[in-house]
Amino acid sequence: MLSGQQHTYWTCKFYSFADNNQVITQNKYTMKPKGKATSFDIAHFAGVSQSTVSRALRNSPLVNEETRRRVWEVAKQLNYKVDKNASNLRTQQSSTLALLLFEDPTGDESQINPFFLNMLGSITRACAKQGYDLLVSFQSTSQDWRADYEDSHRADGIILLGYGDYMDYQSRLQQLLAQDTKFVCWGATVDGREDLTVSCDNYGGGKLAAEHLLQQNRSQYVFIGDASDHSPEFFARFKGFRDTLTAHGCGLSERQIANAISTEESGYHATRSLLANNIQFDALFAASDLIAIGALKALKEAGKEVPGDVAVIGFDNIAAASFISPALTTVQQNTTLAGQMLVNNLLSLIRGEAVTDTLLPPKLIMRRSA
Amino acid sequence: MLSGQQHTYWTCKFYSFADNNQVITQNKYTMKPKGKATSFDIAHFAGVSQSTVSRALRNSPLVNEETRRRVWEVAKQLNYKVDKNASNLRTQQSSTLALLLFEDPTGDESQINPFFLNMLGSITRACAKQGYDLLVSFQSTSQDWRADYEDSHRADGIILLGYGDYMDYQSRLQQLLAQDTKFVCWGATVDGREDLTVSCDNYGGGKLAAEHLLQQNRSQYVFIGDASDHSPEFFARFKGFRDTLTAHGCGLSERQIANAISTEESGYHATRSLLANNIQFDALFAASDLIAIGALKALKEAGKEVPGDVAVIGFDNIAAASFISPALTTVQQNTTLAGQMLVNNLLSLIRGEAVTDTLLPPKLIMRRSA
DNA sequence: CCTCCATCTGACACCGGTGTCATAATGTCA
DNA sequence: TGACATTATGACACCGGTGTCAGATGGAGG
Repeated sequence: MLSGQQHTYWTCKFYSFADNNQVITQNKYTMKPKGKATSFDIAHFAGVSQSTVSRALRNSPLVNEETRRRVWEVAKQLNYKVDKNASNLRTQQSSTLALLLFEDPTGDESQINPFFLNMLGSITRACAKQGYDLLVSFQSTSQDWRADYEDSHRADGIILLGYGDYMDYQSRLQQLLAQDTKFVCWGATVDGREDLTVSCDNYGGGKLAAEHLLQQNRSQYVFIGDASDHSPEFFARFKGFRDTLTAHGCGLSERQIANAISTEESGYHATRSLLANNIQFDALFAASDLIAIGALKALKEAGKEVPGDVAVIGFDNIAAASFISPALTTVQQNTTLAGQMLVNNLLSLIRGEAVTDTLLPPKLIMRRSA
Repeated sequence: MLSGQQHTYWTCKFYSFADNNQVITQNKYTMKPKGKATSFDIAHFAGVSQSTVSRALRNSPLVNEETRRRVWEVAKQLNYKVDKNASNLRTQQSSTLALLLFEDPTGDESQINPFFLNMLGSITRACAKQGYDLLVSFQSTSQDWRADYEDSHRADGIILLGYGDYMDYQSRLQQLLAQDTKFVCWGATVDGREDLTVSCDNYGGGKLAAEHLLQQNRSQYVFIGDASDHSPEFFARFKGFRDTLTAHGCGLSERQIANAISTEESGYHATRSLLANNIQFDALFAASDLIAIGALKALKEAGKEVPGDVAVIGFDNIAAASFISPALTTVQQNTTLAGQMLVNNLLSLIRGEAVTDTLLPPKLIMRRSA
């Protein structure tokens, strides 16, 4: 014989009222540990309506100071937390961002490129600083993307991270753009692509590497990475490197370029094949540190001294770069700043503000290898 | 003069109806890119009720095969995605887990312990495999925890990861337990704590390290890490190490123990102070790889050969362990399995099944340093 | 032809908040 | 004292799904 229709606060979970308005179960009152308190419960205990509770808890100027205090007090006692699902549903936004991390299709499930893990760390921090939560999801480039985080209202925007295969990437990005999904990409700005990107100045980074090697009067250069435009970031590093060499009269022929994806193993094999083909070189620029580390291994096996016989420069400045022997000279990307810019730009985009692509300055970290 | 009260499917966003049931804005129909389709929209286009749409999309056996196909067809055309907020609100569960990562209070904001980043990777994968999303949040141990993910219905359960300061940890965990929050801890099982844990057999790992060093007829041992019970994991590694040595007649006096937190720097300083105090040792066991790497640096600076003068064993098998010179012998924790167990156990707990603490077997990875 | 049951569908309450609107209470000023 | 502005509050629709219940339909069986 319970009634709970006329006054909404009677739907309070803990108390029930008879039709004559008398509390009939107060004596049995127990706060079930699992029964989370709702704003109706607070409304009842504070003796106000649920609307007022909602306003009070969000510090609306409309509620009386004394009322607000009482509501907060009760809320604290009941350990009340706003139900985010209800709140998000009503306000149509989630104060959550989603991070999609695209892995190199190495097949090896266990290891993730440490550079991206670093980025993940700084993105997480940047999100927290802005009061946003972060949904993280790893994606295989080949598989279907789970990019529906915004469609399903789980996230307000998406951050894309990874050396995506360009061809595959392209069509997906178009689709996201068509759906008006808010997203930011880490990587390279690509002409003709209208997505918003934050990236390291990869061209400038390649230039830094070239200049450093030129200063050491090296004469025969090789590049290991992807010199096609499949991977725009690697391509930009390559161009910066090659253009600078060319400007100083040192060309880079087809034979002095070896393809590799961003893994140690791939770098190792690429270097071995250069050596096997009898390519002469005393300076090596790898498109990433993992590649460079693989290259160091191949060089050591071949009896080449680093930096004596060959100078090696990597890219990223991952932790391992400082541990390996010889310590790796590399082009650092500022991951902390990158994470902040990705998050800030995405939030601006979501707010509808004008945002432009961001280029972050690279920095040469000099160690033993070059 | 729109009406949308009597029949719920009139609240469809794209069509509006006059009181006489005539479509009045059909000619103006445009699917706004931002206006995400709802189940009402599908209902309209498929010529069924919204209830049926909901059922059809979840493949309820109640709907006719032909109807189901039509609904799916329309849903696909409209690029419909279930609104997770609405769905979660109604079903009172979120198919999301939250990961709280506690950082060592190093003050240095930029680097995160690579071991935990690896764990993060495997946890993310394990979540995806189970159809759950993952919210990631980094926490400073000192700060207030943001453990309200479950209270606010953002997550169904929480995974706690990190070498938490035990004292601080304890009271928070009690609170979580009191609130009946579903959570799993990575770390060590601690007597008297009622939380569910998944951990590496740290004691057994310490034992592996000791046995390996004993086999090499080393005679003077040191341990670097935390030998107090502030950090239960390190303590268990220490106990396994010490007990095994003791069982073989090799003690470990107070002076042969140096405290360090899990950073390279801390390991470096701890090792230096051992050397400065003139402690003689030819075998060193570090509670983590980062500590071991710091120790290697200190040893090298002091002119000690590794493994000639001193054998060094670490714990974790982070990526850097194989890059550093000499390559680090270490006790590996199976992060892939750990991630899976954390997720699986948490899901079992959420489902109300009986779950017990899980111990994962460690494995000695033999490299150059010992 | 009526009963019974299986199959399918629509109406509706509900989840727990947010925002709008109406209104009661109080104060201000002519 | 009456007109009006100000302040504080409650009622209620609404967000977009899910689950229950009632009812429509059609075929089988007596």
